[in-house]
Amino acid sequence: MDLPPSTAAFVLHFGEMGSRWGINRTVGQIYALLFLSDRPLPADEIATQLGFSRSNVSMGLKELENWRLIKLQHLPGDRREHFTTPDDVWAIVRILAEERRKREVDPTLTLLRDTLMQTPRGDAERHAHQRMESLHEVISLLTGWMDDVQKLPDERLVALLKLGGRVARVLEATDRFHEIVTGRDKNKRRTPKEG
Amino acid sequence: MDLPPSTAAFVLHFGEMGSRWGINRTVGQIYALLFLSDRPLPADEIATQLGFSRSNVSMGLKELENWRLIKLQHLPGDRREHFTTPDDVWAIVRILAEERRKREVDPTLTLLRDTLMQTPRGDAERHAHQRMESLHEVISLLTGWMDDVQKLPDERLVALLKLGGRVARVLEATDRFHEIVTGRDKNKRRTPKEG
DNA sequence: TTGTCATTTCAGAAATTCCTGAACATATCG
DNA sequence: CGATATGTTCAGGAATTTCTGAAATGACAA
Repeated sequence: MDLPPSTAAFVLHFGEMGSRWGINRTVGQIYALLFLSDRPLPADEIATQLGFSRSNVSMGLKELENWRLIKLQHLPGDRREHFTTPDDVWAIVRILAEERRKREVDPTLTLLRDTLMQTPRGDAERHAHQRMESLHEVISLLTGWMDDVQKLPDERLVALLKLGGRVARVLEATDRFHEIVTGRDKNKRRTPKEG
Repeated sequence: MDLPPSTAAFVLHFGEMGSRWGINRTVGQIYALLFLSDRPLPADEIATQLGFSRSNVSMGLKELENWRLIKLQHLPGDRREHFTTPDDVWAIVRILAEERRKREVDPTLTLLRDTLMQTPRGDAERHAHQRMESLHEVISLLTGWMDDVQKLPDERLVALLKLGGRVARVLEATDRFHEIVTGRDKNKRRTPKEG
C-alpha cells in the first residue's frame, strides 16, 4: 500500500470492523478505500493498492453491489468499470439500515409471527411463547420507528437526532398543551373526575 | 434436541443470525435457549439440550458474560451455576446497544478524531480528510442520540418510538411556535452540509 | 485432609471461510 | 480475423475460526 498513512490506517481499521460484522476484511477494506478516494477507482487499481488478487476484488465488488453500497460508472476514454461510494454519508447509512433490516430483521419477524400463530402446549411452551411475544413487540416497535424516520428528508432526520432525548420534554409539553386546550389528559384513559 | 419444535426453530434461527453478526452459531443458540427457558439453566443441561460439548458451552457462556447479556444465579440445593437472560427485553436491547457501541463505534470515533487532528497534504488527502469529517459527524450524531435516549425510562422510550416520524410534525409546530414568540428562526445557524 | 462435583483452559482436530491462480467469457480495437 | 484488455467463475490451497476431549483448577462437604 502506497497510500497516505491516514488513509491506510482507516482502511485497515475498516477491514477489522468489517470482520466483526458479517462482512469480511477484504470487502471492508475495499469499501473504505472507495469511500476516501477522490475519484472513481477501477478494480485493478483497488487490487494493486490493497495487495489483493484481482479475482478477490471482483468478488468483493460484487458483494458490495448486492448491498447497493457502490455505484458503477464509466469514464470517457477508459474501458474499465470504475466504482464509487455515494457522496452523501446519510445515503450510505440509509442503505445500510435497509439492507441489514432485509437480511436480519425481516426473517426474524417472519419466524416469530409464524410461531406466534400456534397455540403453546404446556408450561414451558407457554412461557417461550410469551417471550417471543415480547421480543416480537420490541422488534416491531424498533423497525416501525425506522420505517418512519426513513421517510424523513435528511434535514429533518438530523434535526430529530439532534434533539435527542429532549423530544421527551417536547412531548410532555405538547401533552400538557393538549390537556389545557381540550381539558383532558390523552395519556390517561379515564380519570376519577370524569367517571 | 428434545425441545418443543417452535423452540428448536427459534434456537436454530438465532444461531444463524448470530453468525451473521460477530457472534458465533453456538453462542447464538445458547442465548436463544436461555431467552426462552422458563427457568435458569446450568451449563451441562445447555450442553445436552443443544448437543454441544461441555467445554464449548463454558466458552460460550463466558462470552455472553463479557457482553453482560446473562445473569448467573445459584439455586438452593444445587452447586451448579445457573444462567438466565434479563426478564425485560428492553434491558437486553439496551445492553446490546451499549456493548456494540463500546466495541465497534467508539474505537472508530477515536481513530477518526486522531486522524482529523492532522493536517491533510495534497488533494487526495484533503478529500479523504473531508470524507472522514462527514463520517465523524454522522456517527457522532447517531451515538449522541443513542446516549440521549438511553437515559429515558422505558415508558418514555417506547412512547417516543411509537411517535416515530410524527415527531417531525411536532417539531415543525414547535419551531413555528418558537418563531412566532421570539421572532427569529432558531434553525438558521450554520448547517453542517457544506463541502 | 480426601473425594466428588463443577468449571476452565488449551492443544490440536474439524469445520468453515477466505483468497488465489488459472481457465473461461466477453468486449473492443486494429 | 487475431490481439489485447477487462471481467467472472471456481477448484482447491491457505488462513481462520470453531469445537472437542483431556487435563488442570477450583470449590466444597465430610
